[in-house]
Amino acid sequence: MRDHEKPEIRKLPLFRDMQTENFERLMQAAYAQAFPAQLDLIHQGEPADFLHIVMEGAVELYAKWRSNETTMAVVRPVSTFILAACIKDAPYLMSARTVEKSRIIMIPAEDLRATFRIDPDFAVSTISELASCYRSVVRHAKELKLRNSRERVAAYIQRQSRRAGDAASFILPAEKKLLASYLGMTPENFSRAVKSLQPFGVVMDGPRIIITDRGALDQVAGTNPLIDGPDPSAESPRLETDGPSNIPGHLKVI
Amino acid sequence: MRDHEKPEIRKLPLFRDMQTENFERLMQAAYAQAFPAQLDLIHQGEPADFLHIVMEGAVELYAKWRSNETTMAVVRPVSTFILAACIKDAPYLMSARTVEKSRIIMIPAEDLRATFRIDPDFAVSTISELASCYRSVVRHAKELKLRNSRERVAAYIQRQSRRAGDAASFILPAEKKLLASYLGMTPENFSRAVKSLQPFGVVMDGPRIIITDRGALDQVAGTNPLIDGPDPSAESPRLETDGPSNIPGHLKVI
DNA sequence: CGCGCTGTTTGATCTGTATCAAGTTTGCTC
DNA sequence: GAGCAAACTTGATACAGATCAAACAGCGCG
Repeated sequence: MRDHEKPEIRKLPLFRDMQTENFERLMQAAYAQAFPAQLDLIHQGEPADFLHIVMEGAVELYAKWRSNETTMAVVRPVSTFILAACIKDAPYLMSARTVEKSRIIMIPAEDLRATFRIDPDFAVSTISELASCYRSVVRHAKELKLRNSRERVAAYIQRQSRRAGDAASFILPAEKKLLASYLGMTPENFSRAVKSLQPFGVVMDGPRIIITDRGALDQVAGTNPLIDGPDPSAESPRLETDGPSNIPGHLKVI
Repeated sequence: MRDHEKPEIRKLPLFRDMQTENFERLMQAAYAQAFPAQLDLIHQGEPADFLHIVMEGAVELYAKWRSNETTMAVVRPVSTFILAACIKDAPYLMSARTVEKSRIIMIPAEDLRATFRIDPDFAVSTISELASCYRSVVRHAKELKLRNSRERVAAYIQRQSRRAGDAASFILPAEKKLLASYLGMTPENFSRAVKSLQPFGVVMDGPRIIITDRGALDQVAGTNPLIDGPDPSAESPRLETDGPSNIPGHLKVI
């Protein structure tokens, strides 16, 4: 593990409050690895042996069933993923692959479970982390069930803009077909949905989104903090995934 | 609170392992209340002041957005709900109403948060509980994104049958329109979907489902424990909701 | 017991989204 | 910088599922 990495991990809400001694022991047991793009890291159904942390690059979490595949999240540095499977000592519910060249740190699930049993502060952090993750997925499920595809795209653009500090313009953080899959639609429909938002103040120029009329966008998106988050108490916006925890200022999930 | 209720709560995985002293203190702070059917208990967006436990009856968790409403879960005795919101001291993401006459016990969220800070065993139970809840919602989201409506119904019937001990016949645990909403479809389509499963060994007779050809049903449902659960480690099947934890043998969520 | 409400089923139609099929652009490799 | 593959866009068509409408069943209540 590189010198700068340990303090970066230590800053994550999940690891911030634990005993230094325990943190050091976890880091001792961990190991880092670099992966090329498009490499499978995890197959759903396998036993969860490691908590993963993305240090560089990006990782897609996806689920497969029969011939279908859907993106559940894209995790960016510095974030953990698949925390819940590690805790339950259960099979992964999702698969993971690198989107780009990535550096991943892996902490043995065994050590993780041992640690929150002896470190009450770490236990509390884990509780908080899991509760946040839970709420993120609930938001995702609500969105899928309550909004149509155009509304989902509008809300997504709004969230991204807010995350960029209410910027009127931002770059989409992943390939459009990935975003489309995450939002539960085909790439074709994603494209059409964005286009259909043009009368409502949204322009797309390649990978860039420009918001020319926030009021109109808000109208379509029907913004609701209960769906779109983030939780007021969270210090960084948090989205869908199995254990994202980010350093404020770092872009996180999709 | 009635005499028999405290031990029933104590048997829940969430409360089973904590210090007796702390459990007693929580119960002291709690209070019970009876509600008629169709009464709103919780509105999404309100601050989460209490962890709820259904002792009798049934509670629907649902989400609203604009004019749409969707059922997220039906919670049956003995189960907790909206744990995550309590932990984060954040607004409820879902609303709740009684489906039938119900008895509910409410534990102040404040006491809950204080307790897992001083009781490491309770903290561990809470972690386990939240991780299970998280995985349940992920399964729900996967199901919505990967399966079409007929497949969702087939998988649902399969789950219910398994929960009834692989029974060839069982009674649907809630109104069909409720199940339909939970499964992300209209009541009309739920009805049609079940009918379309007739060639695959599923017959519906009023509220009763009869499986005449399990092999054929398995074929359509494309059973996958990673979607359909339960986790092998869980002692009772667990489904979607914000904190269900059940006494084995009690029917739980939808 | 019959009335009326609510839930369920069935059929007809409509619509949002997927699929299929070209094009067009982008970006990477050599 | 040419050539190629992959991503993206656009249009045409197909289909799953929603909506609308109506008949029917079950159940609570007077």
